[in-house]
Amino acid sequence: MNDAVAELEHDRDRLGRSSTAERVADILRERIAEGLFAPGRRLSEEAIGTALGVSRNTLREAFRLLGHERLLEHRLNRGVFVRVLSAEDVADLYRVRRVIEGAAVRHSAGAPPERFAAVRRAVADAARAAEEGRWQDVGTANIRFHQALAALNGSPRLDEAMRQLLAELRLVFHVMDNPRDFHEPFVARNLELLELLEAGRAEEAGRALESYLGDAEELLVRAFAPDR
Amino acid sequence: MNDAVAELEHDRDRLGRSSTAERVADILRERIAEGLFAPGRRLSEEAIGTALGVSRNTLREAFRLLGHERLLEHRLNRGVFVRVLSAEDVADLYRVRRVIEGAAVRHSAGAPPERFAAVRRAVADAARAAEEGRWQDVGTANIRFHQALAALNGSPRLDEAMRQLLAELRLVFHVMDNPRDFHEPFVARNLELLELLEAGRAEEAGRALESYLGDAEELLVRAFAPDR
DNA sequence: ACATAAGGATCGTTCAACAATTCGACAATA
DNA sequence: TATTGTCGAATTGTTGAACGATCCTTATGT
Repeated sequence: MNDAVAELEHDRDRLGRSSTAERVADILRERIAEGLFAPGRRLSEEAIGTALGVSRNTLREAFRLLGHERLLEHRLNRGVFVRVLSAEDVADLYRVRRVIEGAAVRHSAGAPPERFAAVRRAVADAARAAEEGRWQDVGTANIRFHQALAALNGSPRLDEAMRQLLAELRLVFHVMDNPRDFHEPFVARNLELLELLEAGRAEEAGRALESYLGDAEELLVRAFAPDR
Repeated sequence: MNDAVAELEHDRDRLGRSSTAERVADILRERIAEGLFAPGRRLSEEAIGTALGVSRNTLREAFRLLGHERLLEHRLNRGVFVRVLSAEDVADLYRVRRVIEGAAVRHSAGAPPERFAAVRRAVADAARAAEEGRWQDVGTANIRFHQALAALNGSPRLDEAMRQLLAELRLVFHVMDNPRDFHEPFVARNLELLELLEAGRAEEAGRALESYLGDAEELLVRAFAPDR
């Protein structure tokens, strides 16, 4: 068999397009992340179905996907709602972050510099955005930083888990009415963590991460208070 | 408010009943775990729909749920198939296990004995089943052991992740034609790990877990060889 | 004020239909 | 014989309509 032919196997996934339900899910996921659909809001099958021009059945498939990602909540006979996180949810999300990001730090401290390329890029983007006062972008760069951090585990499943986790967290990020106060303090700490990693100082990097996540969690919990 | 009434809150989730799609998903998940639907097998909408007496639309919702759990694989215009794991998948699953179970070990070593109750119960069940030669039951007790181990993290999301992870692993457990060889050696090591935990020897427990998972992974990968 | 009943809206689910796509069989071609 | 083109059956992807069940609101009555 020809080599050039064999190479085509890599492009195989670009072939299988996506179904309507998946594309609808993509759109809704994006809207939710942007906060256009606020937590607690009900998503009417009728309204959204006609708005997107898809049938109720197809839309329900999309809802199932997002429900499984914990972005939507199904209430039987009552419809689907944008998920509302409780304080316990936030605590749990940070618990998981400590596990996943902590493992990444321990696992990759002292690795060759090129492995941190994506992390370094995120740090640089955050710094530039902060300089220019684009606090929204600081937030997204910060998210990319942690996504890249988790990716140091080298596990597709952990990557996916991290993506879902951060999507869930964004549900509650929107309670921060002042994005600057929430994101700015962490720009410097991102850099600090990266340097500890590159220097191979695993212990200190681990502690830096711990305090980092602890502070972020506290800020968040304090900002939205309600347990339910 | 009455105490007995307040307690009812715990049973609230049993109330909300489930939709047909979820119940169908439960049934199929069980069948897949039992190996009755072998990996690679196509699940015909027509066939399964009439067999279960549900419409194609409802069935497709169930398929979406299981697809998101990675137990089924959607191929556009071709149907859904029971997932076939590759060697990389197995490696990744064990990578995640090391992260989750490793965190549990570090997090709970030396905790008060009652926190290990569920773990101890799983160990005892496995031992009894092994004595009586019920190797199938040894396998399920072993799974319960690791589920309980992960639960030491005290995180609902990690519990759920672990459940899905183990369900995925079961897809490949069925390649072990001799369940005794696969499960027996680990009964003693479960007990050993538990004792290290109770004794608060975190370091050694961590190493025991590492070698434990390493050996299990190797056994598994060796047993089914194919990368695809 | 409170319980109850009626009505409307929406969900859960089914069914029938049709276009699009895949797959295998068979014929045509070199 | 090996490759390509074509046809038809089977199945999926998606839609639209339908109907009972359930929830929510509002009106009604005591």
